[in-house]
Amino acid sequence: MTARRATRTDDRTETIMRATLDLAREAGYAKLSIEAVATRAGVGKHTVYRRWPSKGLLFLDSLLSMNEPVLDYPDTGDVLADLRRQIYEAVDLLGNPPWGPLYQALVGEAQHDPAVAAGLNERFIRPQTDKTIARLQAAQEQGQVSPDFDLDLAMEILSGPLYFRLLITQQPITHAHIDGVLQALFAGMSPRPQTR
Amino acid sequence: MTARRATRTDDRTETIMRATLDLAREAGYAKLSIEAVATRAGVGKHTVYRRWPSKGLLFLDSLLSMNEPVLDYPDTGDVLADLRRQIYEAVDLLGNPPWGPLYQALVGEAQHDPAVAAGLNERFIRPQTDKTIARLQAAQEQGQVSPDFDLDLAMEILSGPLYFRLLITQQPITHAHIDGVLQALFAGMSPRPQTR
DNA sequence: ATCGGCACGGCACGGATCGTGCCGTTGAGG
DNA sequence: CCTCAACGGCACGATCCGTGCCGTGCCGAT
Repeated sequence: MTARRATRTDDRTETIMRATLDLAREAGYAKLSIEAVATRAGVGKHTVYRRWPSKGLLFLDSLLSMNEPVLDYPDTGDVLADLRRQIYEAVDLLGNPPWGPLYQALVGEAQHDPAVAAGLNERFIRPQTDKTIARLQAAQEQGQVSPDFDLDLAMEILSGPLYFRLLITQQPITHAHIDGVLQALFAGMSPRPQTR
Repeated sequence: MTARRATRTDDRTETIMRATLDLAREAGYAKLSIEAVATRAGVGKHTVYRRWPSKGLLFLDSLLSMNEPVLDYPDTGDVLADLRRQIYEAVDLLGNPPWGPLYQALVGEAQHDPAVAAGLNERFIRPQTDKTIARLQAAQEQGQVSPDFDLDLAMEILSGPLYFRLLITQQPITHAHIDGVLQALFAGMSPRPQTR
């Protein structure tokens, strides 16, 4: 045994975040408490509070740390195909178990804690939005998207319906649904109104 | 004095809901507690628990009771104008103070409490959705909407971007933004692709 | 006029969790 | 080998939960 305890130089930060996600998946975010996280991680409560000021930000960090390497947009020249592929992957990850319910809870927490809302926006939403808009802009310059179309609006029309399903109606988000959104959006975005 | 006390036949239910909304607006939903509501309403905690099983459902009832008379859709023959007018009113009410932040908190609570999510859907979202889809269907039959367009999807594309702003980016929802969504949606929905 | 039932307000309770303070220990760098 | 910051463990007051009990007052039925 090289390690009497699991710790040592070992960074507690990662241990705590892992315990957070484990507990959240087992009992749900609603029943998550910092006391339980500290106990599960085998650390004192101080060690948690020294790193995170609130349960929400701990949870935000924990979730993002597991999925930091967000996939970059491919650029095959076909915007619609690139968007579809990218959204498929994002939804498969964040719209379904095991991460779906946790991401849902995170957004819920953001409605109560402004710090979580700000962190979620700056560290996840905005970067994703920027990548999508960059890809759309490339398409716009290539004439695949109407030149005067507001790309921020396009981004919202792409994301909004998915979040609506995730947060409001809580219906599953299928690939067919994504296809429908893309089709509806592009039928209005195409510079040549005739789609077929 | 016809009433020695403010109460009597007077229903406590309304008093409690009013106290709930008052406290939520003063200190925010996050700091709302049933103890505080009971104290503020001048009733015992039992009187609250006898009526509502959880804070979330109390809050749901309180919010909906203040805005039950949801406006019906006009049908002037012009779908786009009718939709715009209806969405303007809904967003002016639920997307701005004083109700905006509270509605936002309600949706957040729905992410933690399945009973709130179910109640919100059945008592507010679904009725609104049904009305919108009925109006869209009338338009579809009159040829103002492409005959094969999925109206549920249309509803999601109308609502999604607004909820995305309310819940995720937390940007204000302006009339101009609503116009943009409507324009984008209809440019793809119109049977004749040429909009102008 | 009297009575019984029921919802009520007030109070108290055990339990959970919060965020903080105080111990004695431990391990890494000097 | 020594120092010191971070640590685990424990305890604390505070808040809120959901429930139990008590005495009161209003109501309809008798």
